[in-house]
Amino acid sequence: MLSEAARVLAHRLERFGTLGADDKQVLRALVHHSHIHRPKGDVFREGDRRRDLHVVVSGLFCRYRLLADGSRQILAILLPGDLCDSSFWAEHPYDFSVGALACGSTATFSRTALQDLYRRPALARAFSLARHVDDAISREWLVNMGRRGMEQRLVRLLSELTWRLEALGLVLGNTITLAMNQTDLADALGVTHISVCRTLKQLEAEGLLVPERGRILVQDVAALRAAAGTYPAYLGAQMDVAQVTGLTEATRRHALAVALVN
Amino acid sequence: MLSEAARVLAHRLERFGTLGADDKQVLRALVHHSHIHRPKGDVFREGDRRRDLHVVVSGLFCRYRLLADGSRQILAILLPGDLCDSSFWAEHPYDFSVGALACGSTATFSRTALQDLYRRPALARAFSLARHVDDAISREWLVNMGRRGMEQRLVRLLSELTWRLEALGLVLGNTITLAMNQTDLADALGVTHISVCRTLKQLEAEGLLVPERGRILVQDVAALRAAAGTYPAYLGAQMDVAQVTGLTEATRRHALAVALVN
DNA sequence: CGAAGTTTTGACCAGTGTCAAAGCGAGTGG
DNA sequence: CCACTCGCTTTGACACTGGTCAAAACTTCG
Repeated sequence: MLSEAARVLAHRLERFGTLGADDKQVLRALVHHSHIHRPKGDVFREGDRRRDLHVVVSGLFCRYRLLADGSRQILAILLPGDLCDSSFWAEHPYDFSVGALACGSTATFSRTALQDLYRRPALARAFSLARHVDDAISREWLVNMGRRGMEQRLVRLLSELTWRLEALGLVLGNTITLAMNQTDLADALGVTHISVCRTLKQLEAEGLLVPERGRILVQDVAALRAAAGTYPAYLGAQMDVAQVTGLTEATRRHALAVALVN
Repeated sequence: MLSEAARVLAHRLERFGTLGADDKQVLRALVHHSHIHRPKGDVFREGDRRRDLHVVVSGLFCRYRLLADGSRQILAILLPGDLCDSSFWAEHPYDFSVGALACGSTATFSRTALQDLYRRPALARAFSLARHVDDAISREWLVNMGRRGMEQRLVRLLSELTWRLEALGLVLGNTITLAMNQTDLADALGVTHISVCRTLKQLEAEGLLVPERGRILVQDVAALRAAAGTYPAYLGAQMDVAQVTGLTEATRRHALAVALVN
């Protein structure tokens, strides 16, 4: 399990530059624990002290903030290999929470040990670039929420996820199942679940997807992406689809089973 | 001028940990050029190749994206000391533009040289923490756009700016002038300038501010902050108001004149 | 004085939010 | 195996925020 975590993280980082065998070895040595999370379970909460670094190993997680009135804003969707928090050096308590959207597992790495890793150029660079992609996605979300109507917002979010999942090797052919319910989508898009429902129906009528209980079926990924318009260049390096290998077949199947079909 | 740039950057970074005299010396050695920008002038544009690293020295800038339909979404407001782009290692073209909202100046630092700086722990840590604050602000914006109504959005944005300006020593007493016009505010908040106008009038009626041509007068900063509700803990380390010194008096007056009154 | 950019107003409209209730599926305990 | 419960989805009526369009009022600057 622990080596699995190191492998997922290493695979993710290798998107951004080759790591030496020693780099990977170091990562492997830093894994502490592994945790299983059920939907709605939290990895950590806003206000918690920053301790170890959490990495998503399998499943679907999100960064989110809860407001005084009880509403929730999802700040980012996290897929296997993503860091729950990319601020290595921050000492302050978290200003957001991370929770599971679907069943999944995370692993912890020693934060202080990882800070030392900054002496290793390849790792420092890889972590920094991973963070860069994170930032770019966040910028895209900001644009989405600020300037696009419901349909485009939804389509673009889903399209983004298909690209990111494909980069992980989790898209088989032209079809995909996303294990998100309408409430989660709503909280990610800054709208109500009612609105998501209406728009989903509309997209279903357009033949772009099929909403099901707790998930979205996309039978024609290419069509969905086309509806989103532009190619998501903001995913930058991540989209080096050539590099898609890297997860073992077992890992892939596990991820598919746990994260998506769930 | 160039040493001015290094000083502003160093001052900003020192918020996040002490820099050695040698660290500062290194920064000073890396400044390339200085540029003056008029309102609406761009520092760089989406699609441009990433070359040197730009730092805001004085004035008010913003990161933004232009959409196909001509609308603009402002992604971040940049104040003196802020990096136009915090992705040191990214090689890809920019996925956003940076432009001036008010007259101001920027300086460029050698990107490759700065990358080498990562060997210096104090600098690496400081840059990383500066980025962390950047990210936290961006999260706050996401929450704002997703979950808050017009009045709160506007109040919180303005309140955030007062805090950030105070950390730079640019708030004299309890009064402040923000050199942003209604269109810029609208593009930052993801609404129309009409809506901003209406809300501004409302806030004026509540005695929180006075809209003027091209700027917002806040006579009672404390009241505005109170209206925003919570203390902006998300600004984290930046809000160490004790450390507010650091800019020379001349620099401060310059910044006040150029950035704010403009 | 004229031109350009910004702010202001008003009328009207559309998209979302709100509220309430019903429908459906999956899982649970009897 | 069935009845029940819980959580998620769907629908409809209605309210309301904020968007759209058009035009006028200012300011500033040349």
